Amino acid sequence: MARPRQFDEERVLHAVRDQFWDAGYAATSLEDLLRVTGLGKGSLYAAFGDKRRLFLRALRSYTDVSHGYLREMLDSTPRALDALRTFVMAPVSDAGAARRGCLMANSTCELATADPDVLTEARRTYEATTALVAECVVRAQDEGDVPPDADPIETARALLAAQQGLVFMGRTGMEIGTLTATARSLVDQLLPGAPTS
Amino acid sequence: MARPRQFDEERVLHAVRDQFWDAGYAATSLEDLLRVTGLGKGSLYAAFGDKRRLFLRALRSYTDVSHGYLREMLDSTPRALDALRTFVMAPVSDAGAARRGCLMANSTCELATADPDVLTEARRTYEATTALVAECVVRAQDEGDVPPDADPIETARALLAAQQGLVFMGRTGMEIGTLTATARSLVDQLLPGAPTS
DNA sequence: CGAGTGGTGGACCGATCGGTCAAGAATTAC
DNA sequence: GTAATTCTTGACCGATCGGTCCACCACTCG
Repeated sequence: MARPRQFDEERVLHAVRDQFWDAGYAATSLEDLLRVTGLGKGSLYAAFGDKRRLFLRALRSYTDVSHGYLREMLDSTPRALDALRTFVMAPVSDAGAARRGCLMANSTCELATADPDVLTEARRTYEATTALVAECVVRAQDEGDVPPDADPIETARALLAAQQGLVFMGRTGMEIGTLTATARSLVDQLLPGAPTS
Repeated sequence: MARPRQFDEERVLHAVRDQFWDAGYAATSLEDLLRVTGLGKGSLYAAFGDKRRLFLRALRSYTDVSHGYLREMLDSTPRALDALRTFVMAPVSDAGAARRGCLMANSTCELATADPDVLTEARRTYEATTALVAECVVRAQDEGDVPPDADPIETARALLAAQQGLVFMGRTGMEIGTLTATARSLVDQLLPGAPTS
């Protein structure tokens, strides 16, 4: 045993994630990372490896947390149809979040062709999300809110595509009201049925 | 008059666009641009200004050309409903194009928060596209293929969001068959009606 | 309390970044 | 043919890049 670390690993990952989220991977310099974490180069490199590894680590942390939130939301919403609607509408929750977009989506657009590990992480994430949503679709079918002949996986993929489309529209700076209306329109067509109580 | 240029401006812009498309803005170095264009630094700078200006120029060229293609497709398709379906399905036309995504979409994800000019270009482009598609929606209403009470602009925005969602899913490397199925699913729900003859 | 261990901070590195500039080559106008 | 003018080439610039390394320090353990 010797001198203990003077930083909290989670806090560092959180700061790093925000930096990459706001500026992107390539546009974030090592100096930026030192500034937002308050660490020295030696500490950062000893703890996380180089810039790319640190990025992948932050990205994984982000997707894990997001996955947890999604599962919790899907599971805790009484009516599955409402959960699915909330899922699609998520990118529209507030204007700030809408412009920021999704770290995984931003990273995919920036790096999917250049970094195989990012691409792998993207596929992993979206397959996991699809599975989670599909499970919820099945529940909605049991509850009589989604036609029983619909393929759950295919339905989940369509909902995910719609959601990602909204994420993207938000990133273009579309006004939040307009974005919300578009989201409602998509939800109404993809998930028809009695409105939320 | 004096020595004429030894390069074709359009060829250069084309090469530059492809480079930015494949690697992104930040990850493209000046050296990359010299390589793909075959020009020297002086020529490039004299003709187009710095890297950022050149990028914006290539981006504008890209959106103009895309807009032209879209208008032509929408106008030349006999049945408006088919044109709308083709519009949504466009990102799925082939696997290569699907992985490459859309230069404007990629650029928006990478730079929307950092470069106001890119954001402006994004809004301009998507508003123009919405207008074009909305016009086609009106035609589809005249032809009895879209409910007359639907708001054309709102319908166009929903279709655009769905299309951009598909663009993004393609960028994650989703297999082309799966992507096509998802696209069909979205089209069937957002644009119901008699199938294409 | 002294030795040993691991963390920290910053000096330092070569490479590469975007960008400038000047000298020479190619062309036109006269 | 010559002068004027534009384009081309590549040497060169300071800044910054990501990354390494080491002297110093704080802490634990015996």
